[in-house]
Amino acid sequence: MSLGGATMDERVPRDFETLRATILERRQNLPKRIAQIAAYALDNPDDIAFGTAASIAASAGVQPSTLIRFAQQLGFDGFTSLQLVFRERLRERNSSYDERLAALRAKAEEGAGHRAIFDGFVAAASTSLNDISRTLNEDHFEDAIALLAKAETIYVLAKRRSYPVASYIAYALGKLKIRNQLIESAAGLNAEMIGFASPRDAVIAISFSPYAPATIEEARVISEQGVPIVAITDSSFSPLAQFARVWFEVAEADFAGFRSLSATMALAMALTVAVGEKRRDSGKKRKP
Amino acid sequence: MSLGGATMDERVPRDFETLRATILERRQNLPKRIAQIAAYALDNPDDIAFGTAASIAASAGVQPSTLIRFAQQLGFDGFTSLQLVFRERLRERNSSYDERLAALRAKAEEGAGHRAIFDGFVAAASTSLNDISRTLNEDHFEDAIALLAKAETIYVLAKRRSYPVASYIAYALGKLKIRNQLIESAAGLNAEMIGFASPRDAVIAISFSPYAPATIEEARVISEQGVPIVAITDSSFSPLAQFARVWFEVAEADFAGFRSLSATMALAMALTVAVGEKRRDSGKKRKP
DNA sequence: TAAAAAATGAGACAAGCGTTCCATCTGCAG
DNA sequence: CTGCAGATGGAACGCTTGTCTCATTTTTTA
Repeated sequence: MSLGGATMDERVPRDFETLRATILERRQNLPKRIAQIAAYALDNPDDIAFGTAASIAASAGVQPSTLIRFAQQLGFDGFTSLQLVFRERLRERNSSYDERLAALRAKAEEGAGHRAIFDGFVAAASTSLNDISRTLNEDHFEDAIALLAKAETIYVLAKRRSYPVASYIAYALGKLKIRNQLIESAAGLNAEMIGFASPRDAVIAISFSPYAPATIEEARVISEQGVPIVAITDSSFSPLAQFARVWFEVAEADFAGFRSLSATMALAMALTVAVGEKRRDSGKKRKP
Repeated sequence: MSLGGATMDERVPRDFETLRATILERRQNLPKRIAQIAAYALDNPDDIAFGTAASIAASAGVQPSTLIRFAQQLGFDGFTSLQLVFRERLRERNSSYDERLAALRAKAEEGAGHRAIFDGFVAAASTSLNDISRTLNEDHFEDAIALLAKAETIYVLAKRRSYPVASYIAYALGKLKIRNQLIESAAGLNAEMIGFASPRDAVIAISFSPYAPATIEEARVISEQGVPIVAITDSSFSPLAQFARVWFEVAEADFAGFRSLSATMALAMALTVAVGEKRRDSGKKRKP
């Protein structure tokens, strides 16, 4: 007699995901009552973690002994061992979002290989999103939308690190059929392009420390022409802020010297789409 | 005598945070052994949730009966009731992040003003980051890094929606002093640029459904020249995948028709920085 | 359809549980 | 030092637990 299947313990699922996969895989071949528990277990993992064999069996509509057979079928030596997996899952997932993030960041900072680099960037992006979600000034946001919605042409101004955001804004504005002009650094025709802007237009300018001198200079010129500027930058002391009608302070976390763009991207997209929506609405109102 | 404090049950902490506050508040006035458990409970809440009175008492270095007196002192009628609070905490915190996200998304989708748009983009970005963090294939990641690290020139290929990512990669590679060539759509000289690529180079190609035909075509040509391609795309059925030596499947959530770029950005940055690091390391090894 | 095998239900049982009780210890006031 | 009240340790108790066993039902096979 003694212990049953002492040599098979290698195949016992130790973590919840493996267990879950195993159950799904075998689901077809399981006896009716056992399958009933299998379904219940995947649907109510918390109940399995906390309940007693009797209470779980009652909830699932079976006998306690069936529960044990279910566990044994999966390779565990009893219900208790199976339950441990469900509890471990809660322990791990328990860590709140912030704690998980801290773990990612810690792992990234102790520099364990390439995966750590990836984790670092994910953590930086998540942190930035979390921050902006908390700190976004809604009044500024509404002001910026109103300002951009009535512009004839929206000029998008950004260099270097911020340029990807600008290019996505330009892409999205184009998709929404909103006239826009991306001011690129390449061709050297920026001065002329800027010259076309009038007070009936508007500018989205993006720059983070260290501020690209060209962006600042162009923002200065264009604001002197009376064109309202919406600025996305990283501090209220930013040189961009002084030229801007509305500005957003976005604190992007960085990793390995590269700043995340996730918060800026989210803000930029929200601005763009909100402007598109506002235009559609006021278009309707004008011609009802 | 009968039951103690049958009329006081209104003051029993029902949620973990209240309980925690109560404990911290009374900490000074508690007897030694009870304070010992109080400290243990706040330090190891998971153990309280899952353990038995005996096991917890042993871990905390007290008698089981003390544990019960601790519970009663807080107004519970026994250890079991106290334990329920610790279990409830696990249940709630477990899903809090996903629920918060779902709430954000729900609010965004029922369209409550401009703030909802912003929340929607933040939620989409968070979801994408979460997904990629779980599903990234580490072997592919290492392969891609190895492949890119030994390339003479890294060509970066992306159009339209994916172009912002490409431009950030190019920016970062430049910062890291890694020779690279961004294949832009503007000038119409792409065919010639691509012609320069040799099997000693490598390509990072990014495209999501609907795949920009130009990107696919250029990827095809360049792969026929024997240049290895690392692809970032959204499905293993993507036309990009068939030309690629290594490919990543990135599931970006979208909002209002615009896909988040946060996961792709994080992956792109991680790749870039990891390649930079790998080059530094092997450079050291070559000339020690 | 009959026989064999598998699945199921229900009760029995020992182990371990939370709880209670009481003797002992500790710290303090008189 | 004595007396006392609260705090503590440890054993005992009743109950619930997970598990096992076995009779019964259902399904499969011949």
